[in-house]
Formats: sequence, C-alpha cells, structure tokens
Amino acid sequence: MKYLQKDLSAKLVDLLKKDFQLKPEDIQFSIPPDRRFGDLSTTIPFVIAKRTEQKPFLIGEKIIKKIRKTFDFFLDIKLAGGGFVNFYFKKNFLLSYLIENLNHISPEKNQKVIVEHTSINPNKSAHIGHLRNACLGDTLTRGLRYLGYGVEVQNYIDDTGVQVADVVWGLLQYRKMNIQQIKGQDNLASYLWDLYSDVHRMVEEKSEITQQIREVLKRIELKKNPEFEMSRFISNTVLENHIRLMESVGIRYNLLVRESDIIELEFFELASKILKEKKVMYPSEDPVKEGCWVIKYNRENIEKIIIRSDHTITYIGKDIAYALWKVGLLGKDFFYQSFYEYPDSEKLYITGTGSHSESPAFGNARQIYNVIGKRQSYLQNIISQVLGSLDNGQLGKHFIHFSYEMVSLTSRCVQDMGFEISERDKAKPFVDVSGRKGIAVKAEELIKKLTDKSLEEVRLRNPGLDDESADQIARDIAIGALRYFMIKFNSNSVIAFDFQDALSFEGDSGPYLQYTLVRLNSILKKMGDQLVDPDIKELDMELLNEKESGIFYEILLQVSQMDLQIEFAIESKELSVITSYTYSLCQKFNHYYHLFPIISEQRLDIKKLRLSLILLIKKKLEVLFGIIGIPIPERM
RNA sequence: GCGCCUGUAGCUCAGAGGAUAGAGCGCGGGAUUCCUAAUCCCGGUGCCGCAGGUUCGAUUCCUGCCAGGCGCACCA
Repeated sequence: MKYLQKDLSAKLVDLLKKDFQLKPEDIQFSIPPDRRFGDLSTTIPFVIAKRTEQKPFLIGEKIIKKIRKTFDFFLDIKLAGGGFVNFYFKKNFLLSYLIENLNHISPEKNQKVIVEHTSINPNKSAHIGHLRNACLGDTLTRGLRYLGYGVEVQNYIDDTGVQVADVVWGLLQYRKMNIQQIKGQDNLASYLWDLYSDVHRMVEEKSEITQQIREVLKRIELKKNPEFEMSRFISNTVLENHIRLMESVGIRYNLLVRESDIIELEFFELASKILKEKKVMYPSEDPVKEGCWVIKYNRENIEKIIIRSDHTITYIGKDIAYALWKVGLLGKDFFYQSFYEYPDSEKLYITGTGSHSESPAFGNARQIYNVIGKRQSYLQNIISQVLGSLDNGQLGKHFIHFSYEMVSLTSRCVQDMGFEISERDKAKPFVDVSGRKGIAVKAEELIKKLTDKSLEEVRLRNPGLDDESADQIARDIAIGALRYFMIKFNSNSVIAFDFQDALSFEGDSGPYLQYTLVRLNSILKKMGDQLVDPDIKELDMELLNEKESGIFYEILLQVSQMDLQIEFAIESKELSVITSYTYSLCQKFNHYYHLFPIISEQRLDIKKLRLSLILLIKKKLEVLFGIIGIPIPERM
C-alpha cells in the first residue's frame, strides 16, 4: 500500500505538473474521518491555491476533470469540503492488492545502523527506568530491521566510574567482606542494590567516607588488589545479570563496549589529535579555565572543558572518543571476545584490550541512534555538534539522540512500597526514581509481579492446564504487558508508574492485543480442513451487506497503512505510534469478530471473504508484535 | 540567568495544519443455545492553560504570558 500511495503520488505529479507546477512534496495523503469523503484524500487544491492566489474549489474542479479518467482502480474521484480531492477505491481492488502483497518484505538497505541502548551501570540491579530504555531501544532496533536496515546493537558499560567504587568500598570497608565471600554471594546485583543506597546515606552523613571512596577508586585505576579484582568481578557479574534479565524479555545485544577499554586503549589520545588538528578543540583563554582545552558550544555560546588543567579528561571527552569510533573516524579499533551465547548460539561480544578472538566487524556506521534519557540532551547536543564540525554538519545529523523521559513513581506507589517520603514529595504528583536512595522498582520485581498475576489469571481461565504450559503462557503475557506498557507512552512524557496501571491486562494493554491474536489463531485452528487459501479472483466484497462491508473496508484501509505507520514511527522517533496503531487495529477487529461469525457461516463465498480478512490481520499483527516484542501465547 | 520539554474528559493518555477532538480506566446499564467475556455494545462530561498572530482553515505553526518538569560543574 505504501507503494501504491507512492506510485499514485508520482502519477499525479506527472499529470498535473504542466498545468499547476505540482511537486511531489505538495501531495499529502490522509484517510478521511468519514467514508463519505472517500478512502484517500489530498489537499492539492489548497496547496496550489496558496501559490497562485486562486480559489481552491475552482482549482479542484480543474484537477478532477484532468485526472478522473486516468486510474482504473478508482471508482470515483470527487471534490469536497471546499477543496479536498477525495479518492474512492474499487473495493475489490484494495482487498486483492493487500492479499497479493501479504508477504512483501522491505528491500535490504545497504546501510549499517548502530543502536546504543540499555547502558546500565554495572553495580546493582536494573530498575523500571532501565526497562523503558531497553524496550524503546529494542523496538527501535526491530523496527529498523523490519525496514531493511542492518542494525548493530551496542550496550555501553561504564565499569570505571565512582558508582562501582561506591559498592567496592561498601563491601570491603563497611560489610568487611573478602573476595571469596563476595563470589559466594547469592544474587549479587540485588544485594548491591541495598548496599548502594546504604553507602549513599552514609556518605551524606559522614564526609570522610567520600575521601575513602576516592582512595578506592584510585586503587582500582592503578589495578591494585583486592579493589581492582573485586571491581572487575562485580561489573562482570552484574553485567551478566542484566544481560540475562533483558534476554528474558526478548532483548539482545551484539556488542558490549566497556569504558575501561576505551581508556586502556587510549582512544581519547587519538580523538584529541583529531580535534586539535581540526581546531575544534583549543586551549582556553579564559583565566578561570587556565590550562584547560575546550570546545565552543554554539547553542549557548560557551566553552565546555574537555581536558582539565591537570590533564585529565572529562566525560565529554570520553564520549566524543567513543562517538568517533562509532562513525569510523577514530582510526583505531578494540579487540573483541565472546562474552555470552544465546540459546540459538548467536554470540554476544565484549570489547577487550589484548587477545583477539574471531568476531564480526563492529562500529563504523553511517547512522547512530543513542537511546538515552532526555536529561542527557545537553551532552548529546554537544557531541553531535562536535561531530558535525568535523565534516560540515553531515555527521552531526546522523548522530541521533533517541530521547525519552524518565519513569517516576506515583507518590501512592512509593508509599505502598513502604518508603517514607517528604511532605514536599507527597504534594507532587510523582517522585523521581533514585537508585541512590533505593527508591525504585526493581526490574525483576516488576517482572515477577506481572508473571504472578498473569499466572493467576491463566489458572482461573484454564483449569486443568498443565504447569509447564501455564507457566509459559504466564511469562508470555507478562512480557507482552511489560513491553506494551513501556512503548505506549509518548517518549517525552514522564511515565508516572503505578503497579495498578502496569498490572492492568484489560483495554489499552499488551494482553488485549495478545488476546485478539490468540482468538484469531484459535478460529484458524478450529477450521482445520476447511482452511484453504482464498482465491483472489473469487473474492467479491459486493457479497457483504452494507454494515459488514463498511466495517470490513475500514479494517482494510487501516491494514493498508501499516508500513507507513512503522516508517513514521521511526522517522519521528515516536514508537508509541506503533502501539496505538496496533491497538486500534485490534479494536476494529474485535468489533468485527463479535458481529460476524466465520466458522458457522453457511455461505461459502462469504466465509472465504471473511477468512481472507482474518489471514490478512493475522499476518499484520505478527509483524507488529514482532516489532514491539510481544510474544504470541498458545492460548489465554 | 541561559537552554530543552510539558499543559486536551474525574484519572492515565492518543490526536503527523484539514472535515463532527478521541481511547483506556473509573462509574451506571446491557450482551454468552454461537469461532475464548483478558471480549463486545449503550450512557455523560471538554474556555484543547491564557492572549495575540500567520492561514481558506489552528488542539496542531509563530510570538508573548501563566503553570509545571528537566538540564546547564576543571562530578561521572
């Protein structure tokens, strides 16, 4: 359908360019709110009227006269509402077009894309905010792959920062544990979750602890044991915990990039050379910043420090080096090792500094998406500007901040979880998630609650179902609910998290979508032998009565928009477009389902017609579920 | 102070300059001899934050104001 609209647009330009100087960008199709206004609508007369200062209606009349007879798949083309040109399809045309293109796949685009997402500090369990990031990143990845892009998924691991030092100090000096005890600790990530917030409370009370942690950090940097060994063990163990958690909800990565390797391989030395050569980075003349190397940040017309006066690098510097590697401009590469193997033996690699194992080529992409919270916009803008200044702006445009807002908790939710909150926080509609204060919902906790609740529902509805199947279905439903929930909000709206909303399996939710497809599949299963591929030539929508024909046709129109919607979602970086589209499609189908039976329909020709619709929707829903990451349960 | 974002139904949110502004939740009522009732149908509520501007047409774009959120260290 996407191609139909594109072809149509090209043909219209061809027909009208002589008389009206029509350009492709003048044509915008939309589906009118009411079928009386046709199936597709354009505003060409308004666009031309603006340019030529003529009446839109008169221009419309001329256009209609010109194009009316040209297309054999339109029943009619009419002018309405003072200047809308409305197209009416021959109904059977649309149906057969959609069925013929059922298995169409987007042609492979010869362009590599990197998506960086998740990037959780490896010092404690993941929380719901991280889930939002990973779900957005993964759906972005799946969407890009659907559109034909080759996508490399990277997960950046900050294994060097103070946050790891915080827990190392906590384990050694506060809990007095040795490395053996730490290695024996059950669910280390979760244990560190509590420890991390304890440490932060203590830091606020006693300032000398900050100094001690700084010492620990220094020892880690100098590779002194036991601190160094411990920090390595912690970041690896917690990292693996995160990888498995994400895998359990269907999220995979291709490469883990460790910050310690960026430092060890001195990526910044090279980056620095490039920046100096291009005069993007220069010594500041500001007396306050004496001895510092800076870049000019245009948006605010200020100097940002990249190299401090003590010659150490700021985090902007490290990020610029990593960004340059991503776009293939650094001129140096990591070494790679296998870190983990997924059940189908797909490998996950991690960067390293010394030994080389066989691996695919990483990095060096033309288009980069960084899925990072909106709070990082400032930094992302700076990096994008720096990249842009290296090649006249092009690179900056392809270095894309895929931004989203935070997940916060409703104050009711925070209180239900047993935290005490200040009067100030109580007055606010929601409370910020804070790993430091421990005020957050752990990802594993949310997933467990979702799974428990869906298991309860499955048991209720399917008495006698064996344990294994029930567990599997419960997990599928939990994942569906979670992933839908994380995508359905606009990315720049703050999610005010509440268990009550997140655990809802009715209405605008993942399980609603799953239920739709499960029932649809169940019809097909029950049809058994009667199931035949509908012959396009036999299908005739004239067989349907007016009511059914109307609803049937509404669904066809909606189905026809799928690829355009997916493209729009990716282009506008607004993935909720995909969830709302899917939801609306399911709503329409459920409505139809209730009114018109398939299996018990006596007339074979009508039955085949309905079957063709079912097969169409099944196919589309499978694609959409695949992109959102919603599993398809056997039954519900 | 500078920069970014948000304001739509009681609540949570969709609305890509277009025709009568929509969903879910909640509340009230109804539907199961029939493909799964996690479903479907019926019911009410809107100064689309306010004021200007651009436009044939503004919830949507621009400007100003009001209200709220976030970011702006020689921290990471």
